[in-house]
Amino acid sequence: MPFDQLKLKNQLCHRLYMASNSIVRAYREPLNELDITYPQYVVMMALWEEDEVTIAELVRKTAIDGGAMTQILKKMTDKWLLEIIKDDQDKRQRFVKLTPKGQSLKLKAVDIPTKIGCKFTSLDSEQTQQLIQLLDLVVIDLSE
Amino acid sequence: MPFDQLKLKNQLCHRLYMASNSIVRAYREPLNELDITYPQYVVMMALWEEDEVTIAELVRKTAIDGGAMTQILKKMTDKWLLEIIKDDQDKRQRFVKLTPKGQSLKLKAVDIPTKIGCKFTSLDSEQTQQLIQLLDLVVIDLSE
DNA sequence: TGCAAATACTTTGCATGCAAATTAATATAG
DNA sequence: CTATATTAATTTGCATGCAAAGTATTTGCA
Repeated sequence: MPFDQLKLKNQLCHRLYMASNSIVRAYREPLNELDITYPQYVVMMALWEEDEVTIAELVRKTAIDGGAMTQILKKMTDKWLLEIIKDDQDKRQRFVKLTPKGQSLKLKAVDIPTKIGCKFTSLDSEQTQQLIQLLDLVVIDLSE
Repeated sequence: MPFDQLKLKNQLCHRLYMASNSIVRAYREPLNELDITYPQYVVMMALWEEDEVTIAELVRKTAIDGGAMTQILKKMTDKWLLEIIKDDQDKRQRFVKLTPKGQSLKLKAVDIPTKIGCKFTSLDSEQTQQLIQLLDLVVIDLSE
């Protein structure tokens, strides 16, 4: 009997779909306490790592769609987490800068990776690293 | 130096986010030729495996949100891919049944897994199986 | 038997993800 | 120098993903 490639159980894409939805769902509750969504959290992490970057750089680092990024940054600006600064040199681009509120939110966020990590009872840290490496291969192969 | 858990590069969640978006994006072009979206493709695969199932069963198998499922099935009904059949025994539930058009669409879809598979140049089939197993662990751990 | 709890779906509101079109500004080739 | 290509962002339209509320039905238990 041939290996049925159209079976849902054999599909990497469906596993990724389920796993990605599962993990974003898992972040929802802790992120609700910070009053941000998952993509907004990704933006915050990028800015906590390096502040005052251009929107294009933020799009590159987070892999969030540019069109969505505009909307996300607008909502985050409304929440006073960051501000958009115009560049006099190149009037096309803008810089994103954390407000004090945005910077201090990191203190509340540091516990989140641990909270999520506690849910992984059957996946150890070595397997997690292996998983990350394999996912990197997926992204690389599909980006060409 | 402590391992910075808030760094984007160290986050499994962000890898899953990128990989999942990448792969759904990769399916977009071949699925455009079938005039269906990725979640609609997932529904089709479930029905090609087993037809005439309840909506609840379809939600369980595909892991698509119930609320979204209603909308998705409505769009697919409009495209004459399937029909919704009422149950006289239990008037709460409904069955989903492929139309001849929906059944025959499988012939056009069989090439898709191969097309996608060709994009994976650095990830071999053994690693793919390993990846699937690790993703299963993620889903299991997070579903409790 | 009667009524509260559970089920199966649907509806609504909000936040993306993504393609495509648009606008503004800068870079580059001729 | 100037027309054209490219780059940075925004806008728009469509399709989810998800929580929460709502509607029928059916179960199950006192």
